[in-house]
Amino acid sequence: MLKITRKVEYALIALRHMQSKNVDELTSAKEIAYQYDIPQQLLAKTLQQMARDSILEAVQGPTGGYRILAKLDRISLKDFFEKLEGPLGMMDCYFDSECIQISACNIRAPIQRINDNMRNMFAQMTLQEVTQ
Amino acid sequence: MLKITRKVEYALIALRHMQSKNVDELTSAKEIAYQYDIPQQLLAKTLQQMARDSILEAVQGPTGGYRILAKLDRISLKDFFEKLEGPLGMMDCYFDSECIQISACNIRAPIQRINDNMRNMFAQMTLQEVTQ
DNA sequence: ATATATACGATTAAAATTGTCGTATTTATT
DNA sequence: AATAAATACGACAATTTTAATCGTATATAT
Repeated sequence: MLKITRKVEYALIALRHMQSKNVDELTSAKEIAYQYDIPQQLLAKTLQQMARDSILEAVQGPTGGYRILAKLDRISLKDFFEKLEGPLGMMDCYFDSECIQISACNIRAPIQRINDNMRNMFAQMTLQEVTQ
Repeated sequence: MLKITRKVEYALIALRHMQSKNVDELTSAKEIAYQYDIPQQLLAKTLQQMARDSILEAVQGPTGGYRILAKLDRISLKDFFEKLEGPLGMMDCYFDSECIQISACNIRAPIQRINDNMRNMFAQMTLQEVTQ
C-alpha cells in the first residue's frame, strides 16, 4: 500500500539524470534505459508523457532526445504525480464515487481528512527538491 | 498509486462501527459485513489479525465477537498501517533492498526524504483521530 | 537512402490485491 | 450430549492493477 509506481520512479530517475547535465543538452531514452537498467520502451512512454505535459521538450530524429523544459521548482510533487497517474486519492471515492454503499459508509469523512493531509504534504514539496 | 488497501479500509470501518457502541459490547464479523456490504470472510480475517495485534479482543462461541481492546489514541496511523500491511515505504528498497541496480540508482536518497515525510505524517496521526 | 530517434495504440505478462473454500475450534443454548 | 453460531486460519482462485512488449508510424541528421 501507498507505493509509488515504476512510471513515477522512472520519471524521477530520468529527471535527476538530466539535471546533472547542461540545460539544453539532449538525453535519449536509450541512454537512460541502459544506464539504469530500465525497459527502454516503457521509459520512452513515460518521457513522452512528460513531454505532453510540458515537463520535458522532445526532439525527434537521430541526435534527438529530451531535455527539461519546465521550472521544476514550480511543480509540486502533487501536480507531478497527478500528471503521470491521475487524481491522487487514498480511496477511489475521494473523487468520483460510484460506490453504492456510500450512504452506509462510515469512514468517508475521516479518510478524506487523511487524504487532505497527504495531498497537502505533496503539494508543499517541489519536484526540484526531489531531483536536485 | 498511494492507495490504501481494502484490508485497511475494512479495519477502519469496523473500528468506527465498534466505537459507536458501549466499550465492552461485542460485534460479530457478520453484523459488520452485512451492514456495510463487505465480504464476511475477508472482514473476519482482518478482525482476526487485529486481535492478534492486540487492537481488538476476540470472544469465541455463539454470542461471541470482537471488541476494542487497545487505546486508539495511543496507536499512530503509521503503526496501524504497518501492523496490517507491513513496512510502510513508497519503494521497496526503503527497507530491504534486493535491488541490484542500487549503486546506479540516483533517486534512493530523494525518495527516502519523501518517504520520511510521509511516515512522519502518519506517525503524528492517531487511530482515534480517524475513527472518532 | 538509411539509420536512429521519438510517438503511440494495442496487446501480453506479471504481480498484487481481493475474495472464496474448507475445515477446525470454541462455547452458549437446548 | 447434541446443536448451532461464532472465531481461527491455511490454501486456493479470481480479479484487478501494474509493468512490459509489440508493431507501426513519423521525424530528421547524415
